[in-house]
Amino acid sequence: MSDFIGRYLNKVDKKGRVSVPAAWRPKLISNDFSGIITQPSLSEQALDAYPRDYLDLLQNKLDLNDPLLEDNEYESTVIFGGSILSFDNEGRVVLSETFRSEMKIMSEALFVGMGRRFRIWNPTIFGDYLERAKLYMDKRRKIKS
Amino acid sequence: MSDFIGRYLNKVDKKGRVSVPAAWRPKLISNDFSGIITQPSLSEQALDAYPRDYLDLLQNKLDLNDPLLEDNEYESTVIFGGSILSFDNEGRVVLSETFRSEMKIMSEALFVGMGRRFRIWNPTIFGDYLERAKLYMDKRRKIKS
DNA sequence: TGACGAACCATATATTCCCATGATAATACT
DNA sequence: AGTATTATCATGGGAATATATGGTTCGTCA
Repeated sequence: MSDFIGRYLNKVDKKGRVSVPAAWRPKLISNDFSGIITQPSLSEQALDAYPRDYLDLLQNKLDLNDPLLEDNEYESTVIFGGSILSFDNEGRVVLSETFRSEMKIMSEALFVGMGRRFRIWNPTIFGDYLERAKLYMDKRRKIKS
Repeated sequence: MSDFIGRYLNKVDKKGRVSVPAAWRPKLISNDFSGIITQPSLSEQALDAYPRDYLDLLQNKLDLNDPLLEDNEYESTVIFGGSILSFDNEGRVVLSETFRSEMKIMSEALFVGMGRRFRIWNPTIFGDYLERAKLYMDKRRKIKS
């Protein structure tokens, strides 16, 4: 059901390699592809990441919005700036120089589960985001009650 | 209905391991996962904990919304970006160093039932909380009458 | 041939598994 | 009822395993 849960802080080596949390790997491995799809988040300074399957979900949503969006190619979604990162034998992916500088991910990368997908953050930037998220949740909780 | 009732004071060993009360374990065991989901409480210096099933409930709710919606991001992050602790063969979980220092949970952990979920406290901090709660209830009772 | 990425290998560390103990509670038996 | 036996739990420690991480080699292609 919810595949990506939890938070994992891993190191990025000088080649840009970083281990994807072992607990998540099985959900990212299939016959035709083992790895992740990433693209810069639309709203935050972080990398959105998900399994290939998730693209189907997105595609369906997009189709509902605009039935004329005919080209049901995975690539059409990925084209928005995403990349396909495949695992090496140890379950790592390499984050491109572009991604790393854009997301300020230097020596450490924080993997944060979001249920059906996850994000990769600079740990400090995530800290700020979490503060905001908590405030939001707390405010909403109080309004509801 | 009310799965988690009562209070249990257990020891935390030097590896950070602590027994989850045996009476609660059956409610935390399912086919695909045995353990608990935890996250720092939004309001108290304690760990909120609940069964994995609870997440599925939330996921269903989230799925009704647009995955690209910003509200969803905050929620997903707070809910799924906590941590996932699985039982060892003896029914223990390990509390990370981060959690323990943040919640001041050193040698002892107090499990407090809250119905559908429970909390893990430093016993002393819980004592204070209980005092405050009692005062609050008492004051409210007097105002009403 | 040199730059680059991919595959391969090595290893410290963290995590999980497994077994042992003592304590307490539940049960059985005479 | 009183005592012996068994079962359940919390707890501790060590061994075995998995994982994260860093480095080296190999191949490919410009």
